[in-house]
Amino acid sequence: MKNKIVRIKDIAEKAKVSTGTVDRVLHKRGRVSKKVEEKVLKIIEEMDYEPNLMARALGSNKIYQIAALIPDHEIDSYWYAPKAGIEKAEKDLKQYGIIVQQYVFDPYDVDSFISKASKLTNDKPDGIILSPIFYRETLPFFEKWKAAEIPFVLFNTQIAECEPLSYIGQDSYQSGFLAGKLIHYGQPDSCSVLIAHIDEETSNAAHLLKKEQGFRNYFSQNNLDHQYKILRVELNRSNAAVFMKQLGDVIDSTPDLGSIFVTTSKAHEIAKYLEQRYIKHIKIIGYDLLPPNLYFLNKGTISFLINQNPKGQGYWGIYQLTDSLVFKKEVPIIKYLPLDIVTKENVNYYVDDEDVVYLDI
Amino acid sequence: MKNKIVRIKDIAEKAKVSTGTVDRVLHKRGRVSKKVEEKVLKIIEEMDYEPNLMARALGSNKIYQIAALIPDHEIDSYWYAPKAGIEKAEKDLKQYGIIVQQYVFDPYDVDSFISKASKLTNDKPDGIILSPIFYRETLPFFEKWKAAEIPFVLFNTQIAECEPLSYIGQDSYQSGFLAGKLIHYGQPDSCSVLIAHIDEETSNAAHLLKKEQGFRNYFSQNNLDHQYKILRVELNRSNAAVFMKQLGDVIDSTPDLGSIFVTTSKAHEIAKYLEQRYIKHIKIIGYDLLPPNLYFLNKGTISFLINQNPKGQGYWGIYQLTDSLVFKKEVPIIKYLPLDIVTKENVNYYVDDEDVVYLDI
DNA sequence: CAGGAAAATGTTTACGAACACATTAAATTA
DNA sequence: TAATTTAATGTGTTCGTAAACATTTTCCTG
Repeated sequence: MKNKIVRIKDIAEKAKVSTGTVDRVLHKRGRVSKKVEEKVLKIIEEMDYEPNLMARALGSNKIYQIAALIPDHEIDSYWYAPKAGIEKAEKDLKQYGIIVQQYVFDPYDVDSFISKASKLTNDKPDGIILSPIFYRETLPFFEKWKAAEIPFVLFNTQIAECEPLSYIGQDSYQSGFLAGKLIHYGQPDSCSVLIAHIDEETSNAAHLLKKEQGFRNYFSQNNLDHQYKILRVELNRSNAAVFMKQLGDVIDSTPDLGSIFVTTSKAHEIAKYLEQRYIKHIKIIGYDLLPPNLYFLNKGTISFLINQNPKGQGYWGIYQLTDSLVFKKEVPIIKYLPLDIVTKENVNYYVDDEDVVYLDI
Repeated sequence: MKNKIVRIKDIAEKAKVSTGTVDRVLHKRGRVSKKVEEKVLKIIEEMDYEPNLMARALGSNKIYQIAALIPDHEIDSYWYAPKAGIEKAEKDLKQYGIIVQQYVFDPYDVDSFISKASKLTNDKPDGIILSPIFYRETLPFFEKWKAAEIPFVLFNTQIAECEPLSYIGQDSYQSGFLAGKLIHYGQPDSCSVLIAHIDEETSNAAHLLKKEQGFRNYFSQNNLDHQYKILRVELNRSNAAVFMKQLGDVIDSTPDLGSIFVTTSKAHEIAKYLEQRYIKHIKIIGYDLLPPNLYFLNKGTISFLINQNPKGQGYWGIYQLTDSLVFKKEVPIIKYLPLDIVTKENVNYYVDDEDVVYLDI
């Protein structure tokens, strides 16, 4: 009945040792005889001891330096949200002794990445969060961090074989699959569908290919291949004229084009183009709640946006590191955030008001 | 540069008073001269003091009894999820001295509600969470609780004028509006659409009417009234034969029926019926991720479910009470949870595995 | 088997805030 | 103005844990 909270002191008394010994057992600091250790562990088990996290954090009055290696949001605004999430988490977790140092690199410049990663490594943080958008160049750093026993979490881009503390992000394949469903649902009659990769080299961005694969598989798994013709195009805005021409060519040569699935956060570019040409019957599905995307979502030019919750990714990354560093909790190796379907009618609940709180259950 | 954490002690030193005085100022306990109080407040402001919540909770080693007045989930399984959320929150927040006492009543029996609410009131908890499904009968209790200065939060059902600490739930109107969009998007051609209220008296359930209103307004605001004919029906499963007959009558007399919008969590009943009759062309949109709904969602019989996140509602309720009681934080008076659009392809991220995460923005 | 290192275990203080209690200063009364 | 009340302020202990520090026990070596 009496659900009394068990303290280290209680365990110590029951085991007839001092609290110091219990502490050593709990933290595997050694210097405890096997017999005593076993006895204490048994009693810990029996009494169902749960450490008081507040007292723990308060007592071990430590400051944890977390390094965030993130792309410059002034170069690609997509990265604003993760940064905001990281900063929100830092604010929330400051009281637990968490300090985040940001290392910002140019997402289009490998050398910038290497330089910042080296600097970070030199500074020997207690934990690292990063989006490893340069696969090859990141690998040697993983080794260094592992040697130095610095835990790191990945977000946005997954590299399974590097054994991170945790990966936080989305299931790209499944998000493509979901996009397939949304297009199919809104387009019951047969038509052509275009997959558009914008502004990224698919050869170097595995997640885009996964999205494409998921998308295609939706149609094949549902035996819709005869009904929908799936086209694909890679576009790059670096040359505006070429961009317009390529896009125009596809659209003009595909009179039955019903929908466009944009695999990157650049759906607004397609929307802008279609509006300029007064094309209204083509539906667009894209990713990410960036302001220009929201603009066209609210006008109805974009039907749906799949939310990758980039702010949540940043927030969660720091949060997981904190759980691990401060509270010594086990954290899930992989943490998929939901694939939120966002449309004009529910977008309010997903866009960022300052008062965001993240809860984990 | 040095982002040092400011403690009460630091303030005391700077103000040349003792920590006790600062404490009195912080908690408005009186017994401080005006001059000193002003000085201290000014310094608190200047130094941007933020209390250490852990030390606070640890120091004021208090136990907070929270009472949860909730419908019996064995009578209506919808209430299982909020209960689970409440219990999850209790587990998470136990370390902050939170204990939840559940008062379970029969959702179809007003007397049961009154009896449990009275018992609860007698027990003088430190905070209350409830879903006020009986409007009239709850009002006098609100008065009592207010007189006793016991904060209470509402979830699921909103009663604005009772001045709760917080309301947690969904925007019913907007969810109906969203349902309209989903049906419109999946049904580009003109057809009839049925609104089905199942198992609840709409006269007594304002939120169902709000859903209906939102749904209807979607079509009228988008000038679709000429394109879609909107029907409505109230069904009750208490008599299975009548239920079947009424539903059958509507369907048979509406050959162009394209979609059904179920305003309650009973979409699975419609799905079951349509399957029995081998009707495949009618799309269903409903609410809530109950197992029977999920079954038909995965089969494709139900197209979309709008997730009210009932578990999150319970969790958040306790969480907000904790924020208020333990941490003396301000909590938002209204907290709308997102209108999650759930379909077969993303349902995994919303159903409850033990490790579900609630993210709030 | 003395002497000392190493291992095992015990004790104390600190963390930051809350609160009970103690003390001092100011105001009131006799 | 001394005595007493009351307001104002200061001090010390507590919460549960971590970690530095202190002590005791065990083991090994010469």
